Amino acid sequence: MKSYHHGNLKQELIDCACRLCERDGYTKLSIRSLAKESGVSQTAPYRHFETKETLYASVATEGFKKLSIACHIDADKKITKKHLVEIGCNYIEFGLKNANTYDLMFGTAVGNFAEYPELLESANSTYENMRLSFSKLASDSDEVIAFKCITLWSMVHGLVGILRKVQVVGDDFEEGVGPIST
Amino acid sequence: MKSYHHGNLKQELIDCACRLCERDGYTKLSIRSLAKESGVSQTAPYRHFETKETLYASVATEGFKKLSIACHIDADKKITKKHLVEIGCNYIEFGLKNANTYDLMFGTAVGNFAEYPELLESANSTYENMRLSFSKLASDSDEVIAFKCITLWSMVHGLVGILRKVQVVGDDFEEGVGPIST
DNA sequence: AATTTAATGTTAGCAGTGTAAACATGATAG
DNA sequence: CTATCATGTTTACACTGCTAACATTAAATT
Repeated sequence: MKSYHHGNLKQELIDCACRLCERDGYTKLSIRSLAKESGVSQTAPYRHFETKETLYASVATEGFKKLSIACHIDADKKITKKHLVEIGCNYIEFGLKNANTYDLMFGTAVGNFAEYPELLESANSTYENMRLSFSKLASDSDEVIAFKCITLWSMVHGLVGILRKVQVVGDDFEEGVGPIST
Repeated sequence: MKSYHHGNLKQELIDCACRLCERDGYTKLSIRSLAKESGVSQTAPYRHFETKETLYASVATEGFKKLSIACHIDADKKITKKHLVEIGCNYIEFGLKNANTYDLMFGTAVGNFAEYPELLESANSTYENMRLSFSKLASDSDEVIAFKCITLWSMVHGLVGILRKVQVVGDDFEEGVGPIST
């Protein structure tokens, strides 16, 4: 016998949304179908998400958390160049294997991150992690490190975008050929 | 007195869609509003666009054409490193000033470019132009040139994505500081 | 412990959407 | 001149985001 109150609806909706977003792309996601999937009335989600964009923001937040984990390097160990390359590869792998979520994270679905503090936090923390790993290798000034970090981030972020769209490099990436070879 | 047949509906729809896509983002675009804006019945666009994604593809195609133009360097003149930087800057400028269109071009709105020959053509031609400009500067093998080109493209493409989302580099880019300084 | 209040759920309904089907009009090919 | 075909319209359906009014239960206050 089901109780009137679900108990953990918000999290279940987010989990479900993450799954569906990744499977079909965020444009195919509807609040109604989400509600149905969670066995709850059409408009129940509105008690937890003011608007659809708020839901998107939650999914994107989860995405950044996962990306952070994928790119995490144990803070204790000494970091080598090889580690950096590993981070880059993990980043690219994440982007390619979670293309739809990645699109939600970096596209225009969520207009302004600042309107969603958790999202802003998780996105910034992703960058901060990368910067931190980087700073352990290089002995440059903070400013230079930031620039190098942004440069690398742009590289991998760019690669994700390009690799998804245009078949210019074939499968060579997998084998580690070219500028990003290990 | 208006004639029954519009005469040039398809192009007008595309132009209008480009405008609205860039202004409000492609998610806000509706076929109906587009039809209304062109003073034509709700379903008239379906005579020219099988589905909404087909319309998206047309807008994206226009986007790539514009991007190509923005990144074009006169083929006759000799190309220097400075020209390359200029191309890169123009690319980034295009991406930032046409964020919504850019998102449509590189996001998941159009699932598979191969289903839309014109789109595929214009996207590939954009890359081909960049590669050509690049090949005039470097004296590497075709393979190496392709890789260098992809690397640069990833850089600028990545920067566009990053700069739009996270305020990590402030406005320094404008002043030409850092790795992409002129 | 009883009662008020706030959180969370439901139902009904509006305006807008993508898209299909049947029909109307007019340009063009025979 | 007529038949055909491209292009436009009307109508209709199932779906969407979202709001408002109401129901139920958990939590807070007395």
